[in-house]
Amino acid sequence: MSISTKYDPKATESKWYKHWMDQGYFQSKPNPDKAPYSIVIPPPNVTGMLHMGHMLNNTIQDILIRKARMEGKEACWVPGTDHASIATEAKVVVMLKEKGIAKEDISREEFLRHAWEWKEKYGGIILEQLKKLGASCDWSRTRFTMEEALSESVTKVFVDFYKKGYIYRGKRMINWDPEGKTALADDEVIYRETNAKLYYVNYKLTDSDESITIATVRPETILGDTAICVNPKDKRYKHLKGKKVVVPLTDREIPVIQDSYVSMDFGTGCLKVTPAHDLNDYQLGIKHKLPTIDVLTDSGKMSEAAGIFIGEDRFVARKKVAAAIEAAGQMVKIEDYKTNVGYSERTNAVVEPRLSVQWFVKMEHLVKPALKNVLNDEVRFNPPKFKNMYRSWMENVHDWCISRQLWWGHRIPAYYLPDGSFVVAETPEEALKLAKKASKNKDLTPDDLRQDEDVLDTWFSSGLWPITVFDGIRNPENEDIRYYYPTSVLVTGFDIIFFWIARMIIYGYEYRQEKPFEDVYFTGMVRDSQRRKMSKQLGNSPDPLELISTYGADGVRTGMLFSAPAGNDLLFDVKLCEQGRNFANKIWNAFRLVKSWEIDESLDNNRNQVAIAWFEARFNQALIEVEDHFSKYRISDALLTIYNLTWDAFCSSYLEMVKPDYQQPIDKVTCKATHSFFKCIMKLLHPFMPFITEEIWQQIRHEKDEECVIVAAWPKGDTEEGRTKMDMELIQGGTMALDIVSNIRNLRNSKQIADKQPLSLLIKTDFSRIYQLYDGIIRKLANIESIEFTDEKPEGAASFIINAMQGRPDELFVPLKGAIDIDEEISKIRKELEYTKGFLSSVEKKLSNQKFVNSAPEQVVAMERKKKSDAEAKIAALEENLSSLSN
RNA sequence: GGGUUCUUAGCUCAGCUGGUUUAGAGCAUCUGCCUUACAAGCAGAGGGUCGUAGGUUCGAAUCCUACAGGACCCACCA
Repeated sequence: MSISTKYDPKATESKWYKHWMDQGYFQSKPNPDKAPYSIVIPPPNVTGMLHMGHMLNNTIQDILIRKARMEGKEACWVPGTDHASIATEAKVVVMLKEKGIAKEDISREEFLRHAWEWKEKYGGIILEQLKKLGASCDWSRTRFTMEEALSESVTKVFVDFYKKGYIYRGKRMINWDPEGKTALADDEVIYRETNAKLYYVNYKLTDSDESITIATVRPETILGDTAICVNPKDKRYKHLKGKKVVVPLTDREIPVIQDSYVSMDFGTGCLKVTPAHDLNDYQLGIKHKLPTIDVLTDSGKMSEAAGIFIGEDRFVARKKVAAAIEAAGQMVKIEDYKTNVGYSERTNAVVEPRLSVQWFVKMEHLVKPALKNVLNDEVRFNPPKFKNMYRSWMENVHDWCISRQLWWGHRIPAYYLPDGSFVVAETPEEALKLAKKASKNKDLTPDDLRQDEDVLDTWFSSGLWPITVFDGIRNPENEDIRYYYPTSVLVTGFDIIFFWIARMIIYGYEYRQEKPFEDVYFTGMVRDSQRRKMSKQLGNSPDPLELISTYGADGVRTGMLFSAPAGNDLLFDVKLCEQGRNFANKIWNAFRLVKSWEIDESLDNNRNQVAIAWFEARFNQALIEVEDHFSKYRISDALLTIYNLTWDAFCSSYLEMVKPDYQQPIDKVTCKATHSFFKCIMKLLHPFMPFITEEIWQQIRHEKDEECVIVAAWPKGDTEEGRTKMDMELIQGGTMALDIVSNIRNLRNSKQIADKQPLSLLIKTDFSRIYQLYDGIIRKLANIESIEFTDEKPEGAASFIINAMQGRPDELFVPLKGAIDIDEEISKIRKELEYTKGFLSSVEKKLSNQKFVNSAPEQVVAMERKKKSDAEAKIAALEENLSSLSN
C-alpha cells in the first residue's frame, strides 16, 4: 500500500471538522476545576462575506483557543454576527429596489419583515465559511446582536444610562448622511482630501454701491446665509460695522457682524455665516443670535427654504448657483482648491453638517476608567503603540450621537406623550405607567404614546458584546458571565479601536466594574504584495474559499501567519499559501517515512542514542522559544520556530541521522522515540494546522494517547536547572556535528565529488571525546568511511576549521588523492586568514584601550579576551597549514 | 496645524533597557542534483559600511539632535 507523495487536504478537512463537532470538542461550559480561557469573536456583519481580513483575524483566534484547549484550559470561543444597522439596511433597500419596492412606499413593519428574511437567508453564510477555515467556535453559543436576549439587554442599558443622566436628547449640529438619511457619529465620518473650487462672490451693501467679497467652496449654502462676519481688528472692514448686505440671488438683507473667530489672512478675510450647515457657523450663530435657514432636505436636495433650485441635488445646485451668480455679475473669480471633505463611513456619501434633534451619550464620566486602565496596562494592548492613539481619542472625545434615522436596529425606548414630552422605559407597559404619572393623566391609553422612530447606533449594542453573549446585563450573577468574564483576549483590527474597543472597555467598567478582556491583539490590514488595499475594483482580493480549496485550510492559515506580526499589515501573496501548502506536504512525507518503518527486535537499541538525545534537547529549546513568543503574542515567530524545528531539525537533520537504509527495519527504541517526537511536533503544530495534524495523529497515535490531537495535552518543557545545561551541551555538540557535515558537503560540491563516494576524515584536536560522540552521525550524513585523529597535517588534503566545545578551533582534513588544487586551497586559507586577522585587530584595539578595560563589565572584557585567544589559535593553525601547503 | 511611529540583505521583518565573534530569519536569487519519505524536494553558495549628517560613550543598528523620505491617528480656516 503506497500513500500519495502529495498531501490531499480535501480528503481530511471536512472529515475531521465533522468529527470534532460530533465529539463536542468545541463546546464549553463553566468548569471550576479548570481555568477559563474565553474569546468573543468580533461579530462580522450579517450581510458580510468572508474576506482576507476575517481569515487572518479568525485564524489567530483559532490558534489561541486551540492552544488554550490543549493546555487544559476551559476554552470557549463565542461566535456570532452583528446586525450592522446602516450597512444592512442599505443592502436591504437595494434588494427591495431590485424587486421594484421603494422603502418609502412600505411600512416599517413590512420593511423589517423583508430585513429579517434577508438575515435568515444570508446571515449565516459567513459563519459557515469560518468552519471551512477550521474555526473551533462553540457554535451552540452563536449569538446575534438583535436576538431577543441581546435586544432586551440593549434596551435595559439605554434606560439605565438615561436614568443615570448619561443620555440626553437635544438639538445639535450633527453629521448627516444624505444617502442613508440618518445622523452619524463623529467617528463614522472619514475625511479625504478632495479637489474642489473656491468661489469668490460679491455681496452688495444695502446703502452704497460697495461690495464685499467672500470665498466659499459651497456656494449653494449662500441661500442659507444669515450674516457676514469680519474680524473686529481688520482695518479693511472697520467701516462695515452695523451695515447690511444683500444675499446674492435673493433680496434678503443680512447684517455684517464682527468676531475674532475670523482669520484676517485667509481668503478675503470675510466669512459668510450659514448656521444651519457648518459647525463653526452654528456656534457663531448662537453667539450672535442669528437665525438659522436650513436649505437642504434630508436627502441632500435644496429645500423650500432655499427659495430657488428647490428639489435639486446639492451638487447640481452648486453649479447652478455659481452660474447664476456669474450671470448676475457677482462672481469675482473661481480657483481650484483642495479641501478635506467628510464621507460617510458606510455609504460613502458626502456628509452634510446638519442641525437636528438627536440622542446623545455624555462621555466625560464614562471615559475615565476606560482610559486609566489602558494606560496602566490593566488592559494590555499588543503592540502597545496603539495606547497613544487610544489616549488621544479618549482625552478629546465629544458626546456620542447614538440615534439613527433607520429602521433596522434597536429601537430607542423613548415614548412621546401627546403634549410632546417623553418618558424612557424598557417596555410600552412601563412607559404607560410612567407617562400617567408624569402627566398626571390617568386616562392615557397605549395609543396615546408614540415610540421614538429612531434606532440606536450599531456600536451602542456591539460595545456590550462581551457581556451580552454571556447574558450579563439581564442576569449579572449568572454562571457563564461570572466564569468567562473578563475574556482572555480580543483579536481585532486597530481600525475599530474607537468604534468598538473603547466602547467595550467603557461598558465593561460601567456594568461589571471590570475590563472586558485581558489583552487586545491588534491585527494589521491585509494588503496585496504592492501594499495596496484589497478591493473589488482592483481585483486584488482573493476569494478565501477558493484559496482554501487550492492550498488547503492549513496551507492558507500558515501562509498568512508566516508574515503577520501583530499590528503590522499583512502583505498577502498567494506565494505565502504555496509555502504553507509545501510545508504541509513536507510534514506529510516525513509521516510517510516514519509510518513505513518496521521494527526488528534484534537490532541494537542504542544505535541512535545521541541523535535521540540531541533532538530531545533541540525540541525543548524550540518549545521554550515558542512559549516565549506566545506569551508576547508573537504568533508569526512562534510558527517560524516550529517551522524550523520541523523542517530543519526534525526532517533534514534528525530523520536523516536515524533513518535506516531503504526497506531496512529499525530498532525499537529509535522507532518509539521518533513516533513520540512526531506526535509532539503534531501537537505544537495543531493550533496552526489543525487538519493535517489530526489526520496524522489518528494514524500514528498509540492506544494510550488522547483520541484526538485537538484535545491532546500541550507538550511541557523540561526547564530544570541541570537539565537545561545538559540540553545546551547536546545542542552545541549537534550544531558542531552538523557544521562538520555541512563543510564536507560543501567540499563535495566545490570539488564535484559525488555524495555516493565515501571520504575519510582526519581531525587534529585535544578533545577527541566530543567527536567520538558524534562519530556515527557524521559518518552517515556526510558519507564518511573513516574518522581518525592526527597530530600532523596530512599530504594532499582539503582542510577546514571547526569551533568545537569551548570555542576551541580544531582543524579537520579530508584527504583527496590528487583532487587537491594547491593554489585554490592556499587562496581559500589566505582569505580566511585575512578575515580572522581583521577580526583579531578589532578585538585587540578594544583590549588595548585602557578605558574599555576599566569601564566595561568584567564579563564583557573576559569575552573579548577569549575572542582574542581563539582568534590567535585559529590564525596559528591557518598559518601552519599555509606553510605546509607552500612547501 | 498637533501627535504617534517607521526607515536593517531584492522583498517582508527580528534585533528587549548600548557590549557572546566584523548584524540575523523567512521568502526570493544563483550553482549542482529526478539520491527509493518528499522536485510542493535535496545539497551548497552569494547578498547589508543598519535612511543622511552630527553628537553622547571606552563602545551605537540600539541613546540624543537635526535633516530627508514613508505610514498612520486627531483636528478641519470658510
